[in-house]
Amino acid sequence: MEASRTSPTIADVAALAGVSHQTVSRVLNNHPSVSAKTRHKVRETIATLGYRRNLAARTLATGNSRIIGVMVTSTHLSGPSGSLLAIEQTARAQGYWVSMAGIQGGEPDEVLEVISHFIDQGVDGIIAVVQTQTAVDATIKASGGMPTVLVTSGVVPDNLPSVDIDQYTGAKQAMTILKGLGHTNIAHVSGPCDDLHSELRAAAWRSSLPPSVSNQGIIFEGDWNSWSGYCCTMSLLALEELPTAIFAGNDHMAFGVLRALNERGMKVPQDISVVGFDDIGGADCSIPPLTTIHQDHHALGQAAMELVLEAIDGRPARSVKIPTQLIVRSSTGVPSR
Amino acid sequence: MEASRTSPTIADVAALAGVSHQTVSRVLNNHPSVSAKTRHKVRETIATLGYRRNLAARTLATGNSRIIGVMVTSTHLSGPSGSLLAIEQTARAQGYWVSMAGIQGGEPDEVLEVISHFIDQGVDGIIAVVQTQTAVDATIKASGGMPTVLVTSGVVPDNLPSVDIDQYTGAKQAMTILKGLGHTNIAHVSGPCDDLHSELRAAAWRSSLPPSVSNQGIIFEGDWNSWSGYCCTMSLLALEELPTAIFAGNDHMAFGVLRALNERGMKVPQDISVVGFDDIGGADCSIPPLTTIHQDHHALGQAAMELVLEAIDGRPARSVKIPTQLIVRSSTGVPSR
DNA sequence: TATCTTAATGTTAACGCTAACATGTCTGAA
DNA sequence: TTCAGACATGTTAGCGTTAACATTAAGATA
Repeated sequence: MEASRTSPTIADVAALAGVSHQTVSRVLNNHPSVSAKTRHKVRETIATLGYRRNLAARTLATGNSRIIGVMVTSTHLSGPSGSLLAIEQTARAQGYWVSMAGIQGGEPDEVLEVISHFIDQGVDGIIAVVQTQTAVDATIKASGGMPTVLVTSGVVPDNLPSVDIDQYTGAKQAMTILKGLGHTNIAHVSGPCDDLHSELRAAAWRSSLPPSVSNQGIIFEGDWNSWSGYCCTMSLLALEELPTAIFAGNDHMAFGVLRALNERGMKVPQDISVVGFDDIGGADCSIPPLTTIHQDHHALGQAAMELVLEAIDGRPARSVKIPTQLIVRSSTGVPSR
Repeated sequence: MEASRTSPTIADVAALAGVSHQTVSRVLNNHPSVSAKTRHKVRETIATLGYRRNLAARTLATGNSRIIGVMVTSTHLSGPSGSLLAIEQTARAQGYWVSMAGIQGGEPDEVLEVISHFIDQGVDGIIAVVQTQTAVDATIKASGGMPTVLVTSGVVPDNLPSVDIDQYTGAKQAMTILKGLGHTNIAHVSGPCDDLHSELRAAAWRSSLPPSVSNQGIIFEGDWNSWSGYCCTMSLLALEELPTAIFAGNDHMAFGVLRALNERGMKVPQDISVVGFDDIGGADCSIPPLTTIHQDHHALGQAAMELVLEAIDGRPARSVKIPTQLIVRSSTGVPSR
């Protein structure tokens, strides 16, 4: 009873089933011209032998791997990591597998290393979730002719597919509800200034201010974390003329805003309204529950996969924007001043 | 100026450098017996040709891929996704790459599909981040002889390496601070009952109750989300005798607890103390800031990688527990009743 | 000088699969 | 009866790499 230590190959199956290895290959690939009888016998032999196809050999022979490389910058943030998970889920539902790499800053050499690896590995396509223009440019440079989708709000040449959640319109939604309630003096606690999402949200904020204040709108720069939202708000509350509403660049910072206001005895929304962005878990249970902008990561993942597959097929590049959804909770109300 | 469409191979490099392909391979693999001069010339040729090694071919020839397969269940939760990202970061720092797959429930057939794929792909090892015993068992069954590390608090045979953050001791820390403040009537808002972490946190809670109440400790089962924490608390507040403290199974649910208490006019920590678990972003800015148990995902990732590498080396299996850290904020205080 | 090392290189044969091109073997129409 | 065409199968030759086994040349040892 000699048991071979290496797993069975297509040849072992062929020998035992009494057919050629190519016939086994045909069964494996559902090639039509195999008789039902042979097909059945081969399938049976595969089962008894516990044969498993060697993907490296297949990739070498065919030149394609059914693997998508996904690069994500700033994985510690809820947005990028949500996108990654949504992309992976969609990919697998379509029979693709994901090779992933998360990098922190998105420096060109990090990007180059990751993208190069994906190419070496023989991925069929690449999806890059990137937050800075530097990372966008580095990705484009490194990816060469490989089908690549950029999940970004940065500047991407027309011949490359890209997709992102519509940050600008989302922020506009936030501003629209505040203005609809009667707010004119709306401060902004933004994310880091080199972050593309932060930039767009801030731009939407600025462009929504009434012309009278649009040049001196109050803005403080945070770092996406709660604590920075807290600190910015504390600084803001030291100003002479207080805003009647604060638009925070994301929900985490909005939490910091809420805490600071609470500590200073300001009631939300009676004294100041607060709006966030992201609709993260817990935003429905802040005190008070946070009005915010919901991002549909699932739709993003689907679109990104759709675009890579199109690129792999050689179809022309498209650019897609996923709409956001305004979630009104109780942190917004009419201004009292 | 004829440009070949396919990328250059080791043979192209060899031809241009005037050496054999094996010499090129030696240079690629830093084999010692290549003269400095030849090595240099080959390196130069590689650069001018833009040669990139084909990993599929290498994997086929060597039988190893320097890829680790990482399977994660319940990716929507902060814990598992944090672990995934930490593992990936550590893996890449050690020259490994990650093939990932997130599954929702951890049903045996999903697990089997993922693990089988990893094996087909030729990964060097597998790390499975799993939350239920069902998923643990399915992983063990599917992984066969492949070096596999289970990131779980479930029951794992001694001959398999496993690692997790120490849930039980962490929950004990939460209970210890509450008891130290004088609380005896401590309610628990738990996670889903089939979740291993939830189970351990609840067990630690129960075993920490004073003997007088240990049989009738108040427990409500949530689903890890804020809203469930809110609902459980609302039910809890309808009871005749209210607890003086609530230990929430995670921070998200703790947010719901805080909101419910706030809505009912209960002051935290004056009327009721609240403790969470996870130390997610924003826990420092809830109202009031949340006392919670911090999990060191980075250490977890490092340990998991260490264990797979040991398993790949054929060294004996170990089991590792990563300690948690108590973070005291202002949601806990002495009981007033 | 003859022989034995060793370093540097080359040659051949896998690794396990699929593509492309045979080779039969049936059918059915001329 | 013969031959075209379809179908089912087999054979051969890669895919790009590394492993294992030569080979060569130069220096060391006897």
